Amino acid sequence: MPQATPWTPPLIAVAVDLAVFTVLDEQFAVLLIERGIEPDIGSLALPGGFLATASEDLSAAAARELAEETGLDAAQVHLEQLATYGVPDRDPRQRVVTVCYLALVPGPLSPMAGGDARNAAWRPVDDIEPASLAFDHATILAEAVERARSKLEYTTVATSFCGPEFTMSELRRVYEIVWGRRLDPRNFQRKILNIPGFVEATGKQTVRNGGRPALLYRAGPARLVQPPILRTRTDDSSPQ
Amino acid sequence: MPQATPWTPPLIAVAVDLAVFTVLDEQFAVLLIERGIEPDIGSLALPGGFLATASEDLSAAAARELAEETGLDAAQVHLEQLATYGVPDRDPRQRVVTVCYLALVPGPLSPMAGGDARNAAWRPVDDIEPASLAFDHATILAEAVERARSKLEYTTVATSFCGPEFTMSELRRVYEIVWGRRLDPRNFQRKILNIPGFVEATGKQTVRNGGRPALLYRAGPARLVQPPILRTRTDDSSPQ
DNA sequence: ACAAAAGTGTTTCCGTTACACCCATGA
DNA sequence: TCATGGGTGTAACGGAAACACTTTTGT
Repeated sequence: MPQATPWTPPLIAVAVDLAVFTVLDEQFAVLLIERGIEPDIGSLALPGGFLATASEDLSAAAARELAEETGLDAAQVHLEQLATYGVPDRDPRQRVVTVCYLALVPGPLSPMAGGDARNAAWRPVDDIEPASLAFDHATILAEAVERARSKLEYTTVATSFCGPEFTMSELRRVYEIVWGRRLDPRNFQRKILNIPGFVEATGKQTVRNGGRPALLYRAGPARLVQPPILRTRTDDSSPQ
Repeated sequence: MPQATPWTPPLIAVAVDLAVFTVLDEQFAVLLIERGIEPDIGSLALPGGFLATASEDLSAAAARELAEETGLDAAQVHLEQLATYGVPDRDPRQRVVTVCYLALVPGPLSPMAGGDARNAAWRPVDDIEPASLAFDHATILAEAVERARSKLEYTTVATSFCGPEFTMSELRRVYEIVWGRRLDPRNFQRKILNIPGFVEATGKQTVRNGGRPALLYRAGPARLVQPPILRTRTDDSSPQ
């Protein structure tokens, strides 16, 4: 809180960074840009930027950056604040405090539809060398990945990775790919359907080659899952 | 990320606010100050302040504020970042972005030992009128309370509310008071002791009036609890 | 001896897992 | 009719809840 003296608080550049995740091509991927300017030129980095004006809201800045990078409206995706990073020398040029946001976007819909889609690309999170990331973005990314994984346990955000309509298999693949664990299709289906409001039946079903058609669902109104869907750590085997 | 143009990012005042909780007098309480200056003079507010210098780290600022208010060293308490609040008009004087921290401090140890202990006081969280709080602190407090309650489920932070040595009853009272639910003493004890590293026996026991002496424990090295200790919602009854 | 608080053992219950089985479509 | 993927039913397992019972102190 301020003081009655002529002392004034230090003024600092505030940035917003994004950890945008998707499930693309059977992999859990994050959107990274290749830096074209110093410092850390050539390194990979999370997309982001400074507040556009002194009166821009933090969440508005995050939504703006998301739209610039992916072309997606914030209403279509899950966007939540992750954490704030402000170690004094994290940017060598000046003191920067960055508020990081976590975004989960649907898979095939958003390769790079945005306008300002410069050198951004999806990278599988398991293939990223921590040392190849600029600033403290390796730390941020690690925390974002863990946040996303744990959010699948106790919320319904997994539907954010799917399109507006999806099958149980598609939803289950999201869990399997993000967690890197195989799940029993039959138990998974029962568990999801027993959680009120997780999904709603559309009445429609898929038309596909081979196999019985699957019922199509859309995301329901529920946001929290209780009890959580635990990644029990006992059931292993490769996810693919 | 910055641009190569002469454009410079807006500079903003960055503050750190604290939600300091304790279990005092059989109640879950938070440290609030009564504002002595405008705006919102006379309202209650979370303790906090601007960064002292342009190079002060965020967590260092939080630890400094905590020491000023309670006299406690950050090493003795649980201190973690909660969230950042930056709605443009949350402070009518100027644009302020506040990084909020959650602190959990032991009960009888810290009434107001700090030096700069002006008009700060512990208030039971259930007795606080949201409208009596300044700025957006009602929102912040609500999120901090929920964070503290859920942290008890999947971490060992409850020991932060106890002194260096404590009995099972004392630890259980922490859960009961924070959650507002009664817990079975016998099942609770077994559950805690079955979690490796949650507590360690000291070998000592209490000397008290009436009743069998209780074994004394200290906090163990474990930080995460898996599976979580769920507040099942089915077991009700008043906490006192 | 009795009250009070601490700690142990045991039964019951319920959600999860594992898995056998049936269904619907295309080739 | 067979392969493929979708969906249902059920027995077995395991952790948690409920609770009877024993232990150790003070008065």
